[in-house]
Amino acid sequence: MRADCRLSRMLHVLLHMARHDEPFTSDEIAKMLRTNPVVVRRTMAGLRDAGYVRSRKGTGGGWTLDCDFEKVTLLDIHRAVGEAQLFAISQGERSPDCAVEKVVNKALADAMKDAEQLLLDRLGTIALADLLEDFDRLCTEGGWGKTGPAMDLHGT
Amino acid sequence: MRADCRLSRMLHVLLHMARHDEPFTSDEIAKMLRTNPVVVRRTMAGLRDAGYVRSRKGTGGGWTLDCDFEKVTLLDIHRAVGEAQLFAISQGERSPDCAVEKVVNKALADAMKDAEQLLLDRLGTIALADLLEDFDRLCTEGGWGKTGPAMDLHGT
DNA sequence: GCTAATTGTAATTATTGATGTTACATAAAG
DNA sequence: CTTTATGTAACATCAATAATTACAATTAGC
Repeated sequence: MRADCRLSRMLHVLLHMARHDEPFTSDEIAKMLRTNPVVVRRTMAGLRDAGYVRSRKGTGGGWTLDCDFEKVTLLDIHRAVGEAQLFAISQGERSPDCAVEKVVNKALADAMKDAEQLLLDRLGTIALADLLEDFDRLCTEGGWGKTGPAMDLHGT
Repeated sequence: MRADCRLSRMLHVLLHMARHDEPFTSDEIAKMLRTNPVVVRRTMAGLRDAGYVRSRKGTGGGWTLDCDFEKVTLLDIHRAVGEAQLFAISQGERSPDCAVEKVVNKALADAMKDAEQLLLDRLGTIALADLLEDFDRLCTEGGWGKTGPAMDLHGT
């Protein structure tokens, strides 16, 4: 399959929304993400169902935030967009008859399970507020350290 | 893309080869893996290029092992079959103009890098000989613990 | 109420990379 | 020279996301 960029895209949108008081329309968000407004609605529907954003139809409508950035983690967003399959490699058949396959499956499954757990744990420790803090620092100080000049806040 | 099962399949084949003195033809291997002999040749070409197996044409030909099972790890095989992309989720654009995207990319890339490293390290610590040992134990003792009866050695 | 602005969603097509298949060339055995 | 194999190019299939098209349903404002 193509690489899944829903998590990445949604984080992008959420951070922009946090620094923008008016609702964003799906068209505006689509331009930010260089995609299509229907893709935006489809993906953000997950966030809405999870209660992280609201949408309103009609003139002046669009998408607004409805969550506490300190409480919502990247893992929450990952789950809200559909909890995509993380790995691109397969563990083989689910119920192998072959003893060799059982051994191989177990070794791969064990290794992948640990890596997956690490990644999910990691996503679970990063709150949206942490990213926002990084963003603000990047804009005011010009880098995570002192690497460069301040950059365009809403370039994309 | 579809899930990549090359590593899993090659481990399957290698273990079978280790308990079989004659060369295996691509057709025989294809039946084991329930796939096509061309797929087998294509995938095993990587193992041959890496020096883990040899192939011989003509009558009585086929594939034979040519490596030390104590020395070759799952990571080696992973690399030999093309070092497939491990994750199905994307980190966003490679050179984003947008500061938000930079922050998001960095957070995701860091988390994924650690998980990937863990998985690769893990694969690097498991030698083919370890799997073979598991296999032999599973066949003689009937399980990793004492779970069940011995099972068919070459069922698939 | 009418119109324009928006989201909601179904249906269809595009994309991407592995997998599967067909066809044929090449080499080795006997 | 025939048979058995691998080697490989070319093309079709598959699966999951992304992109697009089309249209229905709300909402604001006149």
